[in-house]
Amino acid sequence: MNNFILSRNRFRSFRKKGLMNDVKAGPEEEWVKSGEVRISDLAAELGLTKGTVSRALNGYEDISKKTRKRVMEAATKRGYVPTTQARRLAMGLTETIGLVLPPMPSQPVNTFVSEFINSVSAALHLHGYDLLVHSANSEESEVEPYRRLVQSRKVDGFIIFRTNEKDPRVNYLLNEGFPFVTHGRTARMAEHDWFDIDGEKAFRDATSHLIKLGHQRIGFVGGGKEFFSAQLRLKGFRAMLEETCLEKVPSLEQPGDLTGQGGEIAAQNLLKQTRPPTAILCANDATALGVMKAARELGFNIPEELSVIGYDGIALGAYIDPPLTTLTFSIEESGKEMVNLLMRRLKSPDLPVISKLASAILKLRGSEGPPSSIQNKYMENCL
Amino acid sequence: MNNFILSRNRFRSFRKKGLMNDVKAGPEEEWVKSGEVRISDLAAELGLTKGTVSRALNGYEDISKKTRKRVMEAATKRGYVPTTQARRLAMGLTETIGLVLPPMPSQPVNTFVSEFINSVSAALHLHGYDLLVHSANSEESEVEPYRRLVQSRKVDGFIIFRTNEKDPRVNYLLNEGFPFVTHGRTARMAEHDWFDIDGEKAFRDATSHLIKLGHQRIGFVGGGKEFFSAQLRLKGFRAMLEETCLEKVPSLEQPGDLTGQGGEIAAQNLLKQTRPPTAILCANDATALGVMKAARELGFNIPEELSVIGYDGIALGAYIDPPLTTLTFSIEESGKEMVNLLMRRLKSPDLPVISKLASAILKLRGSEGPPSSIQNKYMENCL
DNA sequence: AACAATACCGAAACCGGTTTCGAAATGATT
DNA sequence: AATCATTTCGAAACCGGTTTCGGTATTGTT
Repeated sequence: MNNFILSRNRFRSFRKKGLMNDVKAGPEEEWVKSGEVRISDLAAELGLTKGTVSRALNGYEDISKKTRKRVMEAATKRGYVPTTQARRLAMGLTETIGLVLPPMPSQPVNTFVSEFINSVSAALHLHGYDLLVHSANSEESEVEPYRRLVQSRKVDGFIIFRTNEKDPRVNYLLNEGFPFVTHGRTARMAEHDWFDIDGEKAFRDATSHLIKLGHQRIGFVGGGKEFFSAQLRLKGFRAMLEETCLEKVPSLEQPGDLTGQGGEIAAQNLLKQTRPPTAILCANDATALGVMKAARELGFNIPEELSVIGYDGIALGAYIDPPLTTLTFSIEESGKEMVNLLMRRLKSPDLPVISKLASAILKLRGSEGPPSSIQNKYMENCL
Repeated sequence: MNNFILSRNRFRSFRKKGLMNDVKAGPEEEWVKSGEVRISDLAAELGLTKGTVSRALNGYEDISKKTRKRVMEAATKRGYVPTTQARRLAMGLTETIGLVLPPMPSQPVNTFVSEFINSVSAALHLHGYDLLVHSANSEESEVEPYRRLVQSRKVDGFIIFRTNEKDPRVNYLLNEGFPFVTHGRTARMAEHDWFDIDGEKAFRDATSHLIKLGHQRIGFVGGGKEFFSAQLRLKGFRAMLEETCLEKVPSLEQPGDLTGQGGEIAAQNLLKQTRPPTAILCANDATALGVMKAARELGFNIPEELSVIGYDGIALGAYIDPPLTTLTFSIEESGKEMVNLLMRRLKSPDLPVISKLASAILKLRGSEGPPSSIQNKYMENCL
């Protein structure tokens, strides 16, 4: 009989996966250590049912104090920890938030991403959530990673950063009704929760600072038009110029791409002009570093002949010569706030959209100062 | 009758979770969009069973070509994507790799982490794995995050970086028999897979380069004794000194902590000596930046009066003045290789331990040069 | 003491898949 | 046409939890 079974087994057409899913054979091992204990083990040991044990551990009120105590003690003694996958399947949620890294520039200069991931992850942990980090493949559509994560139900929500004004990711998720929070505003910011730094105000402040130092010709190196935040910074710059009745010179506004290289090119365009600016505001620190490099190469002394101000507050800025004056903000706060917004949304999907605007502060480090020749007196009010 | 049921329902002692798990109420919503289709829906639609549909989709050979085609077409048409949680629970694996971020230094200057996460994540994706990023809470033990992830069975393996010589994380996981790969060697490197950059050779190269430029008194600013990699870099430095019969001056070897601040302090100790070094090798770029800052403040011109070389190849090093000469390596390669090692291990847990050593290359950017006064001619061989 | 209300727990369904086993249908062979 | 091997699929168990529902034992009331 045994023989029969074996023979049947032997001759049945092979049931295993064929070569379609090639190398997937082998890992049948179980990494379940000897000590691993399931809820059913615990139940058997206590003479209870799975359900009762589960309810006891999860604080249901229809469990007597006595049995709850028994269960709890047995659980800690045997080191029982529920298997996450099973719990999540049963409860119908993933307790995981997705974060898709935008395609990296070839030369990343910013530590924002790692700090941000760190703070987001820490904040999520407080809520019992995990962080799934996914990298974007630059060859496919920007929304593809999001689509995949949504469809395979790997995450309950997203954290999006570095938004564009018209952001396909935002469009997709809004259309899908999938929860998310952005770091940065978008054209549809009225429809989703967002957190942002008030870059407009930041650049008003920085511009004002330069004007008060006596600068009259101030250059600006922006980011790509696709970055909403960079646009807002430009807006702040312009607004302050207007407020103080300084002439708005189009040639002093140069486009950039938020990289050092972009900064170099922009700086050359600015400094080779017949009347070069005496100060340059940069949309971010990477740009500012490029600007400083180009300025050095063109023989401009910083800050005597040229003031430079960046944005981001990268730590490295403190170590260069001169130390880079910059607008900084708390990345940790950003992460925390965004997680708060997202958790709120997950708990109550129908609450009205909210947002939070934090401010950047000007950290004076030495790359700015009064212009060498003050051409005109600073005018407090337009006359 | 209905009435009876209702009444019973009304008066039964409240079954719901009490206040023990406080704010967990509310999110009962289902984010299951209308279009969401389960395998059972597909099966019903096709007049097949779940099992058959599953086997058809997963390439089992006991499905006729015709039905497989039917199933596949229906699946793509209806946009069926298996629910990850369910699949993983059934298959007994998480298809997820954990990466725990070490507590961040207060002033991170390095983009390594984000680049590394990016490349690891991309490489994992090719294998169908996800990356779970967890942050370390500095108040608890270093291994606690790992313990939690192991016990709750959230990951199948770990990627560890920034290893210490005696690494508690490695000890824990080895003891637990849990798969992992390290970026960097440890005291127990014979027992686990690892990938590393040959820092010893890198620093031999860098030292040799300086010696060939004519330097005789070379300073070294290391990392903490706990970082194995920093120790190996020191080893390479010493080895090259010995090979070329240069005197090993203990006071020229300064400890550091891999931060800019540490570099500043170390540089002061070096440069205030009666016979300061004409070149300083730094265990990483952050340290080098600190060294350069201190050197400037003490009036040393770089590279004329002092050569400085770092390690890490951070992109920003190219934008400072002078651009920082540094040892660089491919972070993308690191990530890829580590994932390869880990995947191999997961597939066949009993394979012998393997490792991979990649080399760093010296990227000359301008912060080093011949010493201003060559005290002795460079000796090619010991005499 | 009889009866209703409550406390407490077991039984079973369910989450959404995967995989094993058995059996019917088909095809090949003699 | 009978026999046997093979193809193909259904049925059911399973992964490890959570949650609903029903019933019994206990307590409280009058």
